Amino acid sequence: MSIALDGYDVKLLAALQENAALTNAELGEVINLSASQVSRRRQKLEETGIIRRYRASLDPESLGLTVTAFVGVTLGAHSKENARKFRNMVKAMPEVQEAHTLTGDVDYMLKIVVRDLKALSHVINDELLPQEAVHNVRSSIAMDTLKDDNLLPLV
Amino acid sequence: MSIALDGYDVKLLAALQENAALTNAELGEVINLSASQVSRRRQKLEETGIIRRYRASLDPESLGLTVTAFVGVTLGAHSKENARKFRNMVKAMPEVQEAHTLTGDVDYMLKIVVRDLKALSHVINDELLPQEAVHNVRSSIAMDTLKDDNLLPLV
DNA sequence: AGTGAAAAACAATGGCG
DNA sequence: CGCCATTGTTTTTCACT
Repeated sequence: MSIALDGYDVKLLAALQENAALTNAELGEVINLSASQVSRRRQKLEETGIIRRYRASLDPESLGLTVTAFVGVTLGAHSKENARKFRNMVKAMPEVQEAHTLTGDVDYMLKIVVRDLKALSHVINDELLPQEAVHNVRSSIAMDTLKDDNLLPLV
Repeated sequence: MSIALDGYDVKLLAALQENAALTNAELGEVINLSASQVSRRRQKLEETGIIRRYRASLDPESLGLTVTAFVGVTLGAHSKENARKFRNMVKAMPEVQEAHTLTGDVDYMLKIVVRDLKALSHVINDELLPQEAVHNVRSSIAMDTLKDDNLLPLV
C-alpha cells in the first residue's frame, strides 16, 4: 500500500515528525505550499497510515524517570505457549518502551524506563524472571543518552 | 524544576502522549475536566518543559524503512578528542534514532533504522568503522518489533 | 497539480460562582 | 475548578486557475 510520495510529501513528513505543533500555514512556509494544500496532503498522509498518530513527547527527568535500561532476554524451553505469554506480558508492561526479537544470541531486546534502580530490579526480578519462558536476563543501564529522538531518516 | 503534578496533570500527560491530536474538549471528556481547564493545564505543562514537543509518528514500512538494528560500539584508545568526534558524528547521522552510553562491556548502544541490509552495511562499514575511536562494532537486527511506542510509564 | 477567500471548528482569556 | 462568553487562530471546504 505504498502511495507515491513526491518532494512536498517528504518535506511535510520531515517537518511534522520534527514538530507537529506547526500550523498548516507555518508548514506551508517551510515547504513552500499554501495552507490549504498542506491540509489536504496531511489528511491523505493520515488516511493512508503513513502518519500513524500525533504524540506529545514528555521529559523523563521532570517525571522522575531517571533510569533507562536495555535488557536482553533469552528464552529457555521454547514452548510456544510460554513464549506467547511472555510477549503478551511485555506488551502490557508500561515500563517497556520497546521490545524486539533479535538475531544473535539474545532472543529479545527490551528498552525499559523506570524511576530508579530499585524499580528496575523489581521489573527484572519480580516480573521478567518469574516468567516460565525466561531463561536469562542481562541488563545494561544507559549512563548517558546522546540522542533519543526516534526520527525516521527520510532520505 | 519539578512542578507538583496532580492526578489531572498525570492523566492529561498520559492522554497526550498517547494521542496529541485530541482537542481540548475531547481531552476534557477523557479526564473529566472542562476544555478551558485543559487548555490552561496544557500550557503550563508546555511552559515547564514537561511536555517537550509534539511529533508525528510515521510508519517505517510505508516509507520503505524495513531494517531496525541495535548496534553495540566499543571504542578503542580512549582519546578524548576521538570520542568527541564519534559522538558528534553519531548525533548527526539521520539513521541513528537513539544513542546511549552503557554500563557493561559495550561503550555505546545505537538504534539504527535504514532501508535495507545494504544500507546497514554501508552505515557500519563506511561510516562507523572508519572512525578512529571505534574499535569494535556488533550489530543485531530486529526481526520482529512487538512494541515501539516509547511511551513513558506515568505511574 | 495549485491558490486564495469564506465558513466552520478550535484554542485561549477573562469573569463569575 | 466549572461554566459561559468573547476573541483571535487555525483548519477545512469551496470556487476557481
